Amino acid sequence: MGTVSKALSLLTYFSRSQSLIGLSELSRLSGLNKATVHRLMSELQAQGFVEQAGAGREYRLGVAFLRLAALREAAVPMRDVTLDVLTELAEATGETAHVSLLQGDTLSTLAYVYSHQHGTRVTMEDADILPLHATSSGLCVLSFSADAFVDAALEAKLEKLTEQTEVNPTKLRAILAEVRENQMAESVANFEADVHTHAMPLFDSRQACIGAIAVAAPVSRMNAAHRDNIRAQLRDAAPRLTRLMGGFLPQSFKEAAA
Amino acid sequence: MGTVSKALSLLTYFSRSQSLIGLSELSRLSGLNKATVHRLMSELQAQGFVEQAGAGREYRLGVAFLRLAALREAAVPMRDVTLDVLTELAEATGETAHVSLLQGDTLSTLAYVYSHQHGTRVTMEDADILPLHATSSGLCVLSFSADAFVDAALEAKLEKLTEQTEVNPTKLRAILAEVRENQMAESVANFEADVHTHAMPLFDSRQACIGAIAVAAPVSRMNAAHRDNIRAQLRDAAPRLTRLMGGFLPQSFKEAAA
DNA sequence: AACCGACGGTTTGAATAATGAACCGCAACA
DNA sequence: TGTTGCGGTTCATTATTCAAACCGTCGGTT
Repeated sequence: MGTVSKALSLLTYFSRSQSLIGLSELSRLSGLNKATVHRLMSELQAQGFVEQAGAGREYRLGVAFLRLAALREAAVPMRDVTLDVLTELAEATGETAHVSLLQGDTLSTLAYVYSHQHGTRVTMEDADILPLHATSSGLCVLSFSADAFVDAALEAKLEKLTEQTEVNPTKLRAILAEVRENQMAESVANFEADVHTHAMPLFDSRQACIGAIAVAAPVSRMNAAHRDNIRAQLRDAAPRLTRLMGGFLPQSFKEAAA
Repeated sequence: MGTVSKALSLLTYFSRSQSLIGLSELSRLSGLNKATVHRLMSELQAQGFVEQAGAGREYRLGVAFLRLAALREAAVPMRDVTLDVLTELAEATGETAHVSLLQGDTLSTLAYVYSHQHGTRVTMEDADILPLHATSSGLCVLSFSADAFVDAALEAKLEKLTEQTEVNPTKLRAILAEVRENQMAESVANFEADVHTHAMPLFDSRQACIGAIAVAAPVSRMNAAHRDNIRAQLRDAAPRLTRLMGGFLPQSFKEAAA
């Protein structure tokens, strides 16, 4: 791994629940030497990617990202377009709709929209990271990813997040084949108990899978009619969003859909 | 300059007007070897900071920034708070209000809000870069920055953006002293003809100047009463925003304000 | 078709920069 | 007064990065 990758991977340890990280802890988390981490962080700091705050001079993400995210969004208005589609989807299904994108080897939430038709709903957080093996979005992405990527993902220690979570690689591979055939992933209480989600993949301009669009409903509200509606809405929304983001459906996907 | 800084500085060449940059051009812009740029970009790409698009496999900013900006905003809700203050300021003055932050050695627009009281207004773009010597925000920041930083800024070739732009370092230093005394910078047609702006500095928790808040009005609309109002509103808004962002006014600033 | 220039990308020995163990000063704690 | 853990620094060793030349490819031109 190159120096730049090391530096950038340090940024991945920051999360919503851990927004302040000290030098020693960062060293421990990354397995890099403290001196190395210090030098890397100094460089990140000089560029505004990170700043020091708090009594212990701990690090946190810097303001540079606000500017760069604005530029990215100006160049490729993904979030805007996504929010439009999600709003329609949430309205049409009466459930929480969300889109997650693959960034390196982790899947993170780009945007979500709640429906206001029911008092109960599945709630989410922006920029949250979703496990690939335990969410319908993750299974979707794996289903349409290169073998090497799938192998790496299933080799890792798979966390059992609920009693229902499937952590057996062989069984997961069988599920992936199913998802590929149906072009849709379904997940019941794999990530959180009482949540039933459907997801479909999203593709970029080179027909590579870049993420997924999903609808998450409370298990208690699910029935055959509701499920049919969610599936139909998703089958409409997913290819539409792919196209709006400038992507193209892979041949295999188009054919199966026909 | 370390490798990480080089890699990150490559990102600074992307702008609203130039969102796609090829390998050779990036090499030319940065002065780095093509092979170097290629390797650095490959690493940035692997982390999702950059992606390739277009027929020529050119580079553009990646999706990683959306996630990191969301995390930054969750940790330090600067933009939210700023937009609130700017909305009030724009309403109270009837003019365009904006906030710019220092990122490394460049000043870039964080947010702006238009007033709807007049048909004409000063328009802006998010994430735009402002010259330090030719804007009231820039002069503000320089006035409250360390000498070394000011020296470096004034040493550089100062672009003459309008006929009024002051590019003489000696005269600029005199202006900085004035700004420091008034705690406010005023700029008439220095950046763009027909624009009259007032700006005041913003500070972080270590009392270092991190940017400025400004009100920009068409020259044609300026008069004594309007100016007095803008100044009064700005004197209220600037310290308020500093406090809301978790910053503290430096002693010298507080005293002079009293 | 042959040529041209510019593109993204790759190779090379030579030079530069990254590395990590030990260390420093400091503050909290016992 | 000793211990622990913190952020940060030093410096000889070593691995990474650099620059220049080189590929194959693509569009346009002659």
